[in-house]
Amino acid sequence: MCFAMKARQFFIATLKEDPSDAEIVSQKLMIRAGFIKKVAAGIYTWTPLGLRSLRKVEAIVREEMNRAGALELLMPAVQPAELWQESGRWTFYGPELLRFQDRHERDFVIGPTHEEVITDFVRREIKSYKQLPKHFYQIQTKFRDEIRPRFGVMRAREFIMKDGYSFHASFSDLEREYRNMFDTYTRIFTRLGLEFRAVAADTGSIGGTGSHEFHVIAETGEDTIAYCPTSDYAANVELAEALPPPGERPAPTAPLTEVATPGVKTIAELVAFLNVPIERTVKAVVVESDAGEPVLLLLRGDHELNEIKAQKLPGIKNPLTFATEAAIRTAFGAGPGSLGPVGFTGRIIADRTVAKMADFVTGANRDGFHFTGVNIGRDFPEPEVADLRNVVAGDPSPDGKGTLALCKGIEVGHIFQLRTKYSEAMQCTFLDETGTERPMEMGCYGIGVTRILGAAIEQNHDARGIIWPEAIAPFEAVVCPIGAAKSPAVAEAAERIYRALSDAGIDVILDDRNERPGAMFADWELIGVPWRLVVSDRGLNAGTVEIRHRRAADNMVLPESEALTQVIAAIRSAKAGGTRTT
RNA sequence: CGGGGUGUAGCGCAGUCUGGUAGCGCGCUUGCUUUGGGAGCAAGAUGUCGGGGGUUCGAAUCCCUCCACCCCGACCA
Repeated sequence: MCFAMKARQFFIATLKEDPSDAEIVSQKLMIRAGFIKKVAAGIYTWTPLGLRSLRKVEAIVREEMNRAGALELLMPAVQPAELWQESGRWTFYGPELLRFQDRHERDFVIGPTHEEVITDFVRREIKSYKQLPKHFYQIQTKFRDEIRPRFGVMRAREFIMKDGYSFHASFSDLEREYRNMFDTYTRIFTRLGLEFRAVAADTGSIGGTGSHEFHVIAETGEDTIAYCPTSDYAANVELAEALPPPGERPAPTAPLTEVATPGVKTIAELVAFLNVPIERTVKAVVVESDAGEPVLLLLRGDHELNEIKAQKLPGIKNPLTFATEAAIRTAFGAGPGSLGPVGFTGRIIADRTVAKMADFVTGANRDGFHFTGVNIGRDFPEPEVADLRNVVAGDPSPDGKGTLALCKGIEVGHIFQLRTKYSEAMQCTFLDETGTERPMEMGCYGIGVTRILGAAIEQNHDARGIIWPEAIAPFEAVVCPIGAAKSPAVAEAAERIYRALSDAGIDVILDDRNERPGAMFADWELIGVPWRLVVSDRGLNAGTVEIRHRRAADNMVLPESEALTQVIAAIRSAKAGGTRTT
């Protein structure tokens, strides 16, 4: 079960310098430590070292999925176009879907996901409510032809994913499995030793209703999460609701006044030029309606438009499309930078915050001019009101239990209630107790297996290299003999300690390369092995061995048997608890 | 796809402006010394200078063209 290895037999390929094309720390460290080698943009070889960590992630995911009652299968990477044409995604998916033809000029894709294949499988195999529910999953290589792959394994084109699909006779049973998966994912990421958070998420282009993302908390994350430190509310900012400010709109006190603002194009310039607080400014964004007409969106100057919220509004073109400058000039008589609601006769949608503002500053629809003292109802008609903006830190939590904070996260898991989107499109139906044919309720559940390794490093590293959580470290312990070539006693003791750890079920590597201590330590700190045991003549003369956890600042000097006991106990407890040891 | 940039030894880079027989550091090989934080000395090996075409007596260097890769943006279960 455990894996013991000697460094000379193994493959260690560390680099002293950062690769020139690596950008984020996990990418640099994975390449420098020799976990991955780039083959093409977004395409990597996993070295024996990297594969060991990858397999550990897979094993934990597999164990927990099996424990949760899901059934592993393996679907093909190559899929016929017919299935994608049937679901409608052949035309919907775009160039991210890698398509090719075989020698008979038949169309195929390399699967970026497997809803079509699994739905086809289930509709052929399952006909009765008696065969439901079923949850199938696989751990498999996917390909998405990203426009711009970057950040190493974080946004690769080829990557490994656990994707699971559940099929149910009723929505309530889908909800039960969804909760089951929520708990399973929580167990998986806990066992992996990661600091993570489950957040409510947008369901995106895949549709469906309920959806949660699991994010590893890290500064370099590409997603922003809004959470409430005093309750369990957490949501992707794409989704997080901005509540209306309390109270009524103040009555107008200032007259509508046009002021010259030559050269002012942005809110920042406006604030500086007029010396008004940014909270009294309103910015105007023009988007297209379904019919292509301009629609004016109003946001407080310091707020950001949430495009997901905006494009969900009835009558607004989805995906959200910003009006061209030419269309804006025709409709407003001015260019972006001088736009406002006064005098505009088209549809106006104000953010909830704007709806509670009075005496504010906006563009005058005349180049180089703004209005001050603008008031809703008096200077332009009452607009539609909607939640249009991204929440900011300090906003009230939508659950009413405190205020929101923001952090960055890396999405490593996603669970969806698909409902009947695919089962209806592909006639995946069953006969219920009354003999009625009905589409199956579906859920889908993904985990980015390769991305987890990058995320783990983003969260756990220092200036010297990676600090793996015990559960996914390629080796849990390394034995470093100093001067073994010259000292039979050191060589013998190192071998004995190595055997003892191996016998105790520890994944251990013995560094028999006869490197100098500095080079040896630097390599294993870069690679991120949690425990190091140093055997030297100096220690042997005193009857001791040095042990040191990768996070620790200092060595512990202990008699050999005690050192072994401590390391073994610490590793077992770290893996059992899924938590860090120090 | 738009904008910017880079391709020279396994890795990181200089040389290109101003054309003249290709260099540095790390790594690698051999030998000796060294052995508690990426050793020292000595001797070596390794290049279609991204590809193709052109200009020239002569091209890593100038011109044309293609390709790959990287960054910003848009895109994105």
